[in-house]
Order: sequence, then structure tokens, then C-alpha cells
Amino acid sequence: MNKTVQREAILSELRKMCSHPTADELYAVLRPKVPQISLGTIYRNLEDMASRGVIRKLELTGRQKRFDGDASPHYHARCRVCDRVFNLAAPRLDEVDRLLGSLLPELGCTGVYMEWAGVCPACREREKQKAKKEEKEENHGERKNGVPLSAVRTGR
Amino acid sequence: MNKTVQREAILSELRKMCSHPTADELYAVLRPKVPQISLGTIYRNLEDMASRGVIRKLELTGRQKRFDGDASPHYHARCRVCDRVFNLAAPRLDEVDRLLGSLLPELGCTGVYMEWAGVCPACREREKQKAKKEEKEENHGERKNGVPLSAVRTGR
DNA sequence: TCCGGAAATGCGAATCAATACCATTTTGCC
DNA sequence: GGCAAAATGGTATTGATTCGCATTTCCGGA
Repeated sequence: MNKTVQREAILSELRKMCSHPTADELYAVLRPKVPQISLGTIYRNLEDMASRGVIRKLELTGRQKRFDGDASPHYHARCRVCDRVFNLAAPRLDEVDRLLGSLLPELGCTGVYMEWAGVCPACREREKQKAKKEEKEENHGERKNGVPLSAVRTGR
Repeated sequence: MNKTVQREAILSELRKMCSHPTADELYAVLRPKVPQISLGTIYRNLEDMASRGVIRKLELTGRQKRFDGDASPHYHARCRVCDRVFNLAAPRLDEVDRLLGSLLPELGCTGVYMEWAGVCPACREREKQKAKKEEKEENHGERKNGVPLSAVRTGR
């Protein structure tokens, strides 16, 4: 694998971002920095690096694939409201690791893809504000809070 | 939701199939039975029924979405070779249910999408035959068996 | 049974992500 | 520098899904 400015820019930019970007989101960010870089090059490199385990391709719901500069194993959650993908971190997720790890061989499987679903803190806050406002204005507002996605972190 | 021959045909056919078909696979099956049914109608109805919880849309990996006439909760595995989707059944999967069920609220999540990955029995057999053949022909074949997807069932 | 509006269909066009193609650079290596 | 292999840019193409819209079907009430 030869060294190219494009590939290095893609990798370093992806590592900087914690938003699990799609190929075209990366393209938008990279274009000003590496003029004339093409979307095809981005797709090609992301695919290559993912297949080598340098980065991770997220097989999640939604039409576009997303990429993660952090290839180490961790879980992802998608906010049902803003559709963004976040890392999930909580002590008890280790139990999931252990259980799935022990189950894989006996099911004859080699891996599991998982995506958690919830509402991220920002959207939850926004929903709460909106509910409060409606309650004030109409004075007969019904509560419709979501469950807090407490374990979600926006950073990596 | 009005009753239409198309929708009823789609649902009953999907319920008969245990192959978790894609929209176009359903189209191929339905065309002889409901002449002039259109692919758009199939997409529209599958989407509608999935959003109402009548059927289930499988959307984790792979470019095409697949659909399951059985909306009750169960796990799926995808064969890495033929890309087909199978139901996964094994006693210890109950442990996964319990663990995820107890974790969801404390993570502030409302659901999890999961898809297991492996090689189905048919493909595994095919790979074994092929490996054997190569071994004979060249007499220096290396083994490259997959792990058996033992818990996979082809039926519902 | 007939009628009118709402719901659903069929079909072609449009969208959108992802890939393929290929002539033209760039890279690594002698 | 010079050469073969690898990578790129730009465009064309694929393939799944969705959209638009004129036509048809469904269904509750007169």
C-alpha cells in the first residue's frame, strides 16, 4: 500500500472527527484541504482501510455507510430524532461482550453487528423544552418525554 | 388502511416464505400470481406494513433491505457467502434477551438491532467440497474451513 | 345499488449512494 | 532518471429505492 497525500488526509481527518461520517461528509471536509480530491478516491480508500482493519466500516441502519476512525471494538447508538450515531459506553456493556463472545463459537458465528436506538442528550433536552413550552401555552400539555440516552457520549 | 388484493397477496406470500426476501425477490414470486403488480406497490406496502409492526424490515447489513413476515422478536444470521438471512435459534439466546432487556432502560435506549454473521450449512459444505477438490488436484491444498453455523435453521 | 372522496395502484422518471472504467499522475525502487 | 505498479480524478454506470401523477379501486353513506 503506497503512501499518498489523499489517503493520509482521509485517515487523519477521519481520526479527528468523532461523528462517524459518511463518505460524502468526509468529502465536504476534505475538499478545502486537499483540492481536487475525488469522491471515488475517498470511497476507495475507506473501503481499503476498512478491509485492512485500520478503520471500521459501520454496517448500520440508514442508507449511507458510515466510517469510524477508531477500529477498536465498541458499541454504537443512533438517535431516533437527529439520526446521528454516537458511541455507547457503560460498564455493564462488558457483560454483553462476554456473553456474545461466548455464544459466537457455539452458534457457529463469527461476529455480530449491533445498533442501539435511543434519543441523544441534545435532542432529549430539545424535546423537553418543547414540551414545557407547549404546556405553558396551552395549559393542557401531555408529557411525552423520551427515556434519557444516559450512557451516550458525543466524544470518542 | 383499505383492503387490496395486492397487499393481501404480498402479506400472505411473505408469510409463506421463510427466506426473508428482498422486495424484488417478492416481485418475482408475485408476478405470476398477481399480474401487473408493480415493484413500487411492493415497496410501498412492505414499508407501510413494517412501520405498523405487521412485518419486520431487516436493514442492518447488505445493500438490499430484506423483509420478514414474522414480526415476533427473534434473531437473524446472515451467511457471509451467499448473503442469505436465516433465523437463529438456540437456548442460550434467552440469556441475550434477558441481558439486553435489562440494559436497555439503564442505557436510555429503546431497542437494539442485531445481526449475526457466519456461514450457512449449505455454503459451508460447498466450501468444504471445493477445498477437497483443490487438495486433490494440486496436492498441496491448504485447509480453509469456516466454522459451522450450527444453530442456524432454514425454517421459521 | 349508486356516488363521491379517500386510498391505493401502475408505470415511468428521478434520486441517491456506491462502483466501474480508464487515461493520466504518483509512488517506490533500482 | 527511469520503469512498473499502484493510485488518482472525472465521468459514466449501476442498482436499489422513491417519487409523481394519472387512473383505478375501495368503502361508507344516501
